[in-house]
Amino acid sequence: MARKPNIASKKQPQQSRSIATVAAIVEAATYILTRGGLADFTSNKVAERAGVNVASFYQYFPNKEALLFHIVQRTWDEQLARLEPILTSGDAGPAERLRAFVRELILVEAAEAELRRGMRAASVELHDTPEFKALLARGTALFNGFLSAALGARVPDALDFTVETIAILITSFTERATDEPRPTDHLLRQADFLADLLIARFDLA
Amino acid sequence: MARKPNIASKKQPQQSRSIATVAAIVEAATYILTRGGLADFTSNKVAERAGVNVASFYQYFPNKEALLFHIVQRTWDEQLARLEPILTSGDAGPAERLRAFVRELILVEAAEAELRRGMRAASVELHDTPEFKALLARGTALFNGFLSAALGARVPDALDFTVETIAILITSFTERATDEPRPTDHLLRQADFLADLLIARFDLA
Amino acid sequence: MARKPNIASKKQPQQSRSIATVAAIVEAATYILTRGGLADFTSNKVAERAGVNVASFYQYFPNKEALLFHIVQRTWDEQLARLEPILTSGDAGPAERLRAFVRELILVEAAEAELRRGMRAASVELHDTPEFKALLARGTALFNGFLSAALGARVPDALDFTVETIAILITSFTERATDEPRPTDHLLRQADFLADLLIARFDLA
Amino acid sequence: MARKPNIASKKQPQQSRSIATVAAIVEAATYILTRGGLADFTSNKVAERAGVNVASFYQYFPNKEALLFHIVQRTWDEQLARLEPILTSGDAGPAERLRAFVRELILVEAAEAELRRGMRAASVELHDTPEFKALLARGTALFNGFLSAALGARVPDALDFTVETIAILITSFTERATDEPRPTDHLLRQADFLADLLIARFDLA
DNA sequence: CATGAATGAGAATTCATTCAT
DNA sequence: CATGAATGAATTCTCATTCAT
Repeated sequence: MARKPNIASKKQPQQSRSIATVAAIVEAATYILTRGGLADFTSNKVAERAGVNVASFYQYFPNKEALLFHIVQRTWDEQLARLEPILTSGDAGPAERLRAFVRELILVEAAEAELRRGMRAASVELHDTPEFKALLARGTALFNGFLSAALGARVPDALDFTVETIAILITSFTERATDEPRPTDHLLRQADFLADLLIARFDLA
Repeated sequence: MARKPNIASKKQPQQSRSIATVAAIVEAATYILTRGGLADFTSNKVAERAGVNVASFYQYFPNKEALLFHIVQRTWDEQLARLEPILTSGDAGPAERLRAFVRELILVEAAEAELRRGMRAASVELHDTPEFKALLARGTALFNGFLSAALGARVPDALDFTVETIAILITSFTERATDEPRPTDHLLRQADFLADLLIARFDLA
Repeated sequence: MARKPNIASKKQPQQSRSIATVAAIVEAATYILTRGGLADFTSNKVAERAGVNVASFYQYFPNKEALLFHIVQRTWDEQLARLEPILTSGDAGPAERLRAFVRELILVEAAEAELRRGMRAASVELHDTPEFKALLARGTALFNGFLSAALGARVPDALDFTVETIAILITSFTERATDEPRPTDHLLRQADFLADLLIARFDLA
Repeated sequence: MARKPNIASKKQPQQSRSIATVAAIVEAATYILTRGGLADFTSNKVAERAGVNVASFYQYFPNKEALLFHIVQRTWDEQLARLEPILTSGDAGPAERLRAFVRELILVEAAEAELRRGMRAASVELHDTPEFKALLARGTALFNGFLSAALGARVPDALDFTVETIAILITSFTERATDEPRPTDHLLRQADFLADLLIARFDLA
C-alpha cells in the first residue's frame, strides 16, 4: 500500500541563485529520467549531477516525489500549452481540429518519449495524490469540453460515456504508439488512422 | 542503462515440500504486487510474507526479476489460453470474433487489474530480456495472424501497418480502460465501442 | 581472532561408493582452488561441482576447513614423497643432494603453483591448528635432519640457527619464485643459483 | 576468476570531522587485520569498530578493497621511506649498503608483522589491480636499480636474471623470517646471514 | 542558504550448516 | 547413506533524509 508522499513544493525560490539551483536540480533529474536510469533517480545522484549539495535538494523539495511531481507538472503544462490552442481555436471545424489534435498529441508524446517513459516508471507513487489527480483533471476537462461540443449534436445518448471512451482511446493510443521510436511520418499516419476512424464514426467532416 | 537480469529459473522444485514453497513465494509476490506495493516487492519481504527464508527464495529464483518474470509469464499464459480459442475458432465470422476478442480482452485485463498494474510498474527491468520479448512475440503473432486474415482482402495496401496499428489501439485501450475499476457492463460497452469502430471501418460484418 | 576449526576428518569412507564420493569432492575442491576461485570455494559449490549433495559433503568432512586440510595434507604428502628420496639416498654427496633437492622443490612447487596459491589464500585459518603444525613439522624434521648431517662438521656453532635459516631461505625462495609462471629452465637456473650460493658458502662440494 | 575491484579512492575528506572519520576507519581496519581476523575484515565490522556508520565507510571508500589498498599503500610508503635512503645514499660501499638494507628490511617487516600477514591474506583480490602493480613497481625499480649498479661490474652476463633472483631471495626471506615473532637480535643474525652470503658470492666487500 | 558530513534502515544476495525423508 | 530442502546469520552496498557549521 504505497504511502502518499507529501508532494507540495516546499519553498518557492526567490533569489536568482535559488532559482538557478532549482533549475539545475530539475534539469539533472530530467536528464536522469530521460536516460531511463530509474535506478539512478535518487536524491543524491540528482543533486550530484546538478552540482549542488543534497541538502539543497531538500531545501526546495520535501522529498523525491515532489521533484518528480514538479517535472511531471512542468511537462504536462508544456504539453497542454501546445494542445490547448488547437482545441479552442474556432478557426477550423471539429474534424480538422480533432485530426490536428491527435497529430499534435502523438508528436508531443514522441518528442520526449524517453522522459515520459522514465516518469511513468517513477510515477507509480504519484498516482494517488490529489495534486496528480488535479493535474490530470485539467487536461481531461479541456479535452472533454472540446469533444462534448464537437459531438454534442451527433451523440444524443451517453455523451459522457462516449467522450470518456474516446479520450481513453486517444491518449492510450498515442502513449503506446510512441513507446518505440518511430519516424515522424509513421507517427502521423498512425494519428491519422485513429482520427479518421473517429471522424468517420461520428460523421464529423 | 538498466542491466539485463538473468531471468532463467534456477532449480525446479521436485518434492511436494518445495513445490509448496515456490507456490507460497509466488503467491506472496502476487499479493504484494496486487496491493500495489511496488516498494514492498523486495526479496526479503516476499520471502517473509511467504513464510520462508530468503535463502529459499534464491534456491528457486536467481533474482527478483526472475520471480517477476515467472508471474508475468504465468499471467500471460492464462490470458492467452482464454483468448486464443476466440481468435482461432472458425465458428464465427471476423466481426463476431473481433468483438468477442475485445470483450474478452477487456474482461481479462480487468480481472487482475491491480496485479497487472503492479507488474507493469515492476516490469521495467524485464523489457529488454529476450525471455520477455519472446513472451510478447507469441501474443503478437497470434493476434496479428488473426487480423491479417480478417483484413487481408479489405486492406490492399499497408496491411502490416494497419495490423500493427490496430493491435496497439486495442491493447492500449483495454489496458487503460481497466486502470480504474469499472463495472463489467461498462467495460463491455467500451469494448463494443472499439469493436464497432473497427468493424465499421473495415466493413467486417 | 580466527577460531580454530575442528579439522579432523569425520569418517573414513569404507565402501567404494563413499570413496568415490570423497574423491569427487576432493577433486572438485582442487579444481576450484586451482582456478583461483577463492570466492568459489564454498561447500555448496564444491558439492555441486562434485556432483554430490552438500549434505554428503558434511558426511565426510566436519566443515570446509577439514576439506581444505585434507587437500593440503595430500599435496604435502605427495611433495614429500618426491623429495624424501633425494635427501635420504646416500648415493650422492651433500652438494649433489642439496642441488637436486632445491631443483626438485622448485619444480614441485611450480607444478601445482595455482593450486598452492589457492590453498595458501584459503589456508589462513589452518595455520594455528595442531594438525597443520604437525604436518609442517614432518617436513621440517626431514629437511633439518639432512642439513644437520650435511653441515654438521662445517658449522661448529649455531647449527640449529643455520639450519633453520637455510630452511627458510630455500622454502620461501622456491615458493615465491614459482608465484609467477616461468619456464622450467628459468626455474632450474634459479634453483641452481641458490644451491650454488649455499654450496659455496659451506664448502659442500 | 577474481573480479578486479575499483580501488581508486572516492571522496577526499575535507573537514576535520571527516578526516577523523577516515582515520578511525583506517585505524579500525588496521586493528582488525592485525588481529588476524581476516574473517572480521568486513565493511560492517570495520565501520562498527571505527564507531561510524557503514554508509560513512562508503562515502570515502568505494569498497572494501579500496580501504585495503589504502592501508597497503600507506604501509608500503612508510616502508619505502625507511629503505630508500639506505639504497641511495652514496656514503657507504655496496656491501655496507646491502647489509644495511637487508637488516632494515627484516626489521621493517617484523615491526608490523601481524598487520602484514593480515594484509597479505586479504590482498588476494588486489594483486591484479593496476594500482597495486604500480605500487610494487616502485619498490622493485628502486631495489633493482641499486642492485644493478652494485653488481654491474661483477655480473657480466645475465644481470637481469641475477638481480631479479636476488630480489626474490631477499624479499621472500625477510617476509618468511618475520612470520613467527622473533627477538630483534635473531632477526639481525638472519639478515646478516643472507647479506653475507650475497656479499661473499659477488665479492662486494 | 549552502555545504560537508553523517546515518538509520533496508535491499540483494550468499554461505555454512542441518534436518527430514 | 544420500538427497532435497531449508535456514540463521552475514555481507556488501545504497538511499532518503537530517544536522551542524
